[in-house]
Amino acid sequence: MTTVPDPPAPRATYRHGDLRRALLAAGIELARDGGPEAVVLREATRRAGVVPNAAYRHFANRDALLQAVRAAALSELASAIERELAGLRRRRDPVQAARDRLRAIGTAYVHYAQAEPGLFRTAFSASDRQPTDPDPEMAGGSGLNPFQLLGAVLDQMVAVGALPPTRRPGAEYLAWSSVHGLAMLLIDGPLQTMSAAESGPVVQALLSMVERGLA
Amino acid sequence: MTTVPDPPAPRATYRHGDLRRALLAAGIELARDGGPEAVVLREATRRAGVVPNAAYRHFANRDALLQAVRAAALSELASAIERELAGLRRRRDPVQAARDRLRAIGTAYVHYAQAEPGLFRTAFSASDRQPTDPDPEMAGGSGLNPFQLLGAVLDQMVAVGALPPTRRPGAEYLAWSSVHGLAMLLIDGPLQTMSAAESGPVVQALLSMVERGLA
DNA sequence: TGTACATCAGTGAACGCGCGTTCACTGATGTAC
DNA sequence: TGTACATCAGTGAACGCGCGTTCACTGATGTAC
Repeated sequence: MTTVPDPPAPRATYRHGDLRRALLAAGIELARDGGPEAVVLREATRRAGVVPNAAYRHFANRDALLQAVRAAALSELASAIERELAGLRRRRDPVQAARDRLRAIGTAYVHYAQAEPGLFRTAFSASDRQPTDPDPEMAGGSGLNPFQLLGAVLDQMVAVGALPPTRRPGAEYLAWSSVHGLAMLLIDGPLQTMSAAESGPVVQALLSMVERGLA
Repeated sequence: MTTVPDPPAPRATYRHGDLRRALLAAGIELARDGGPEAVVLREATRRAGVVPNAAYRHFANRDALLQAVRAAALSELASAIERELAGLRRRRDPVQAARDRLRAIGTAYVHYAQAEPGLFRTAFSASDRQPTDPDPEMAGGSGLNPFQLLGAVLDQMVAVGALPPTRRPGAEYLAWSSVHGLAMLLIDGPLQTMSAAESGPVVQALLSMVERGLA
């Protein structure tokens, strides 16, 4: 019983009008459902109600579309992190506040992976364009991408004394590794069957480990 | 300039004699060079010097071959870990010895990922069969798979007092997440360009973080 | 305000490719008598 | 020791599929005069 999506409403005009956007949106849906390999030019054009080669007016080739989808996924992740940071309640203690922020990043990261495994996998699929490149396409509302958000919080931790300056260099890779690895185990690995609720304590335990281990 | 592999030496006999083995070996080479997606039935039969459908005498379908390759990759990783453990020098202090063993697992894990990224990715590609299943096909010489080796060492750490018993439950997931995440960043992610030599200090820093964070 | 024309987004048709898988077969092996 | 025969590993041919990409085109738009 496979779901056959509705054919797109037939266009009234010869020109589509917003094909690039429509192709990107279709590409994002494909990635959402099936990860990077599912981002297929022909299917994207089908969903946009357009002939296959029409895509070439807007993307150089399949890979260009995939890169655009990747950037959109990273941007979405950045926004999710920013939302989590914005929702943090105020703290007197600046050290505690900085730690909260680090935890918020980790929590949002794992939650995004669980909520959108296909997009998450697409965001971090192998590519020349690294998710650490300061590319505005990959950024959230703040203009920072996920990696830059992490770096900024680690800098704040140093500033308030929550992280010894000697431990700062490379710290983003240590923190990121841990959280990224857990996300992978949860979405593709042996922790696959855990719901977001069940995995909560594991995520928090991991973040505690990172917190203790970095300091 | 693509490399065209030599055609296999023509067979003298009608029967291949060892086709299952040959297909598995070809599958492993394909995974080594291109990861899980590169494990293609037709190419495996080509390399074995046999007609495509001959594979169906030995594997139910493409996925069955892929699972066999996965198991072989996990087994190879287990063996690499066992070798690293066996090479450890003796220690007076049992706590230090246990910590050494944990580090050895992490080091071997990351080194394997860097030395054999295609096989590593295949070993941990999404699948129903989990790499934590106690399947002898995935085990090294000791009969334990990589995950079981990690669990055993964590048990030893508890036994000698290097890890509080209260921190033991789920500890494999925390340690594994960190190391697995770093491996991913190194082979597909932004740390791609680091050589094994350059990444050494990062790996050790991560393992120190885990050590401090778990204790 | 009206018309010619350049622009270029989308069409139609086709290409070559490689894949997994199924079918009816053939040839070598080894076992039963 | 010799022969009939069952077994089953590998063959040959074909299927349908979906993909990315190229080509020459057509039709709507908007701009210059």
